Amino acid sequence: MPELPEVETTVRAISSFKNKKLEKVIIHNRNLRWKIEKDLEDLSANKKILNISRRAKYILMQLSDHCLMIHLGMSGKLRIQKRKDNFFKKHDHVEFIFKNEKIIFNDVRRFGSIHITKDVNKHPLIENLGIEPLSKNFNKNYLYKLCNHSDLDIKKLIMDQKKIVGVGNIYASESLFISSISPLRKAKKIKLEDCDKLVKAIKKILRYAIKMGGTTLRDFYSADGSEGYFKLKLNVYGLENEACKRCGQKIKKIVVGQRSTFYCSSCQS
DNA sequence: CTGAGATCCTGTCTGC
DNA sequence: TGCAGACAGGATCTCA
Repeated sequence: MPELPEVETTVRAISSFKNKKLEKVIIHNRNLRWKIEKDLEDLSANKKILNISRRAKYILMQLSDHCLMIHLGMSGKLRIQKRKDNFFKKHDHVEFIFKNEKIIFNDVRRFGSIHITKDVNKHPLIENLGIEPLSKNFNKNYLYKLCNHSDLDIKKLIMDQKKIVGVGNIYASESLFISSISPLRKAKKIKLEDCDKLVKAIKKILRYAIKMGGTTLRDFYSADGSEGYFKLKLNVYGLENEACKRCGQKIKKIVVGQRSTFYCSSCQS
């Protein structure tokens, strides 16, 4: 599921929990990507949610003196449910219980993770994260500097969370298509004008995907149960052998850094 | 420091 | 139908 737009969509879907009291956390399975800290239940019980936000692909729930960090991994999702509705789905691992409702963390593949920490900005998984692509500081000069001397393929570079956060496999393919850059181009061969196009493409596609409520490819749905409709607008992702919308040539599927990558070899170079 | 590759886990789809 | 193998939107860790 989740790249930046899907996480942002989830954050917005649970934003109504701001200022509500988290009564308790019930953990059914601690074995996520990392084992959930054993004091998480104690530290988060009966704490007011002061703020709900996003950093990179992390959902942050700020409590009075700690911060809950939730990463959805590849298959994680949050689901809002009435507290009295006592049903479970397969792979429901954690429940965040409020007065009338609860938020349930469900994750088939358990690549997601949940942490609690005092100073979220100093958490090892947070402190080395790269720039937010929707921030003003992410501009052509910034990207050009990142590309400078890098031996990485450009697609791997824009997916590197230590450089730029939030761009995953789908939006990497899509933004490279929009900016007519081959995913195989070496980052150090990217010109300033390409950076300009790519930055604009990344911002445009992330904003648009957020507006559409994320991408529903397999089974992404937001915490309120609504689906994302961005899938209707994909240009290359998952469209192997279909005609390029720009030039009509067949879209190719290749592997870059062990990830499926879709592009048009005719109009992306 | 950089970059390549293996790896965690479960479910679904494809091809024989 | 059964079953093996490939593949899935992430990101860390190990090693060269």
